[in-house]
Amino acid sequence: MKKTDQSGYLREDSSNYDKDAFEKPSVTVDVAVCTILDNKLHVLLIRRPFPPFKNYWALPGGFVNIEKKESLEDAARRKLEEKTGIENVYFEQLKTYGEPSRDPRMRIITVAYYALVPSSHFKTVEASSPEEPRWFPLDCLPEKIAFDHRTILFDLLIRLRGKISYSPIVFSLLENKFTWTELQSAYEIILGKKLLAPNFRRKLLSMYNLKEIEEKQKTKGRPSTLLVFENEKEF
Amino acid sequence: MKKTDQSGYLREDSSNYDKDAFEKPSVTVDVAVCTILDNKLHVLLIRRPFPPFKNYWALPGGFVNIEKKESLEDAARRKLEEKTGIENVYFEQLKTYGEPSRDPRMRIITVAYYALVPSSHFKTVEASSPEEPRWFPLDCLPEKIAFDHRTILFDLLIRLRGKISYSPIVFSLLENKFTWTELQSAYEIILGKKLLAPNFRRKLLSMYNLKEIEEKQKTKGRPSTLLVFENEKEF
DNA sequence: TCAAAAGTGTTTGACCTACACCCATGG
DNA sequence: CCATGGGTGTAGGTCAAACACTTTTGA
Repeated sequence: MKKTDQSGYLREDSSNYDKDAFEKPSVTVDVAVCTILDNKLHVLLIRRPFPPFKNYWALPGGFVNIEKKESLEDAARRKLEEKTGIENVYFEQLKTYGEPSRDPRMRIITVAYYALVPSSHFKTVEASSPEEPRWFPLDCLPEKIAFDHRTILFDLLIRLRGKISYSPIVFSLLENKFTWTELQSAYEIILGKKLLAPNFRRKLLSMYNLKEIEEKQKTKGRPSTLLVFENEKEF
Repeated sequence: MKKTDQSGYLREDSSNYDKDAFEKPSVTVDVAVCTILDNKLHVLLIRRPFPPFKNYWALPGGFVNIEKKESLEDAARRKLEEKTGIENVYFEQLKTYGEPSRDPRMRIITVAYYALVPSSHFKTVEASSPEEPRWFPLDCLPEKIAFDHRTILFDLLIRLRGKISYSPIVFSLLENKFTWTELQSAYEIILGKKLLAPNFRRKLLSMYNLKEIEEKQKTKGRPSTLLVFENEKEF
């Protein structure tokens, strides 16, 4: 441990900074990928093959590559791609978790991200790796969850519930073309309550540009018209 | 650089983890303290005495003390106290900034926090240190701002504007006792627009428990009744 | 008695809620 | 022709915007 001046600045009488004046933590990124399956919001977890928390379920994640000057979000996207093959999806920073005791090995600070994907994006995810990536319903997580990842998932749900009311994140969970029912169902799943169709439609039409396309989708009853999300409405 | 297995996990055939398997970034915390002065939202900046960004204005902050197992929020609170003497205030994590180029010296990831204080809390802040801590209006920041701190302050304003509508953060900016006018003014300052008093009062009464106390406050015209924020309303 | 700021009441209209109803298809 | 799910119209209530108004003080 080298000396620093009392204000906590790195010394710089010479123009060389002392990169090791302070002990450093490790920094990881963790990614909570969400999708809708069976009318539930699911999140992808992997089974940890090593201690600590061996055989516990955890968010996919890993160390940021400092040598390659990788940005935090790039690291998160890379980790997701490496572990699940999922790419090019909605991505946003959630929060940073840095309690000293969160990892028993050493001080690790993790920057949590979340991603939203339509459920068509990942046919090949399952069983492709020794870590057995698996989708779990957010309201029915396994008992054994590693680190503080349960807290992260809790915070995620809060974030999604808040954000859905003013931001077009739902469309990241849906295919390009979708029906009113699918759209409404996505809202209901995230908010955890039933909505009334007519009111729901009026509200969404007033918020976003939703274009009806000619194509129809067959169902048991009357076929539903397909919609496309064009862009956010100006105001 | 030691070897890791291909999945990016630390090797752990032995039960000793290799703490230096990955190069680590430095981790700092930065704090944006806000208060209301002269009917404007102000933020506290200090003048950097050393390069990089010598003489530029920056958020108070510094390295997290890893040896002492300091949590991120504790570090942020400590830094604020060290540099400004401000303690025991509303505190919340804002976002983490980790672009590889944000600090020219080396890779530094910073976890930004914000704090809200009533303007009575800091008589002694100014000029008490070589760093000349000074309050700047958020809408009129100095030209020379260090690092990506302008971005942080931008994100902060977005956060405050969003959060004020569903959370009682305003009360952290006010004294224990305050007038309707002060309360409304705080909203107007953060939202950047005028509000109508009758509607504003009805709205806040429906959201929070505001108790009128006997005491009055003198002004030029009719004296105003003082209020106390009791707690959030159940529902 | 007037200016200045605090505080109240009331109308209007937008928007949300709830529900009843109609439409298109498969069996 | 009936069951099923898609889709629409409308009456009623709630709440926020806007504005006019009253009250209380100091000068």
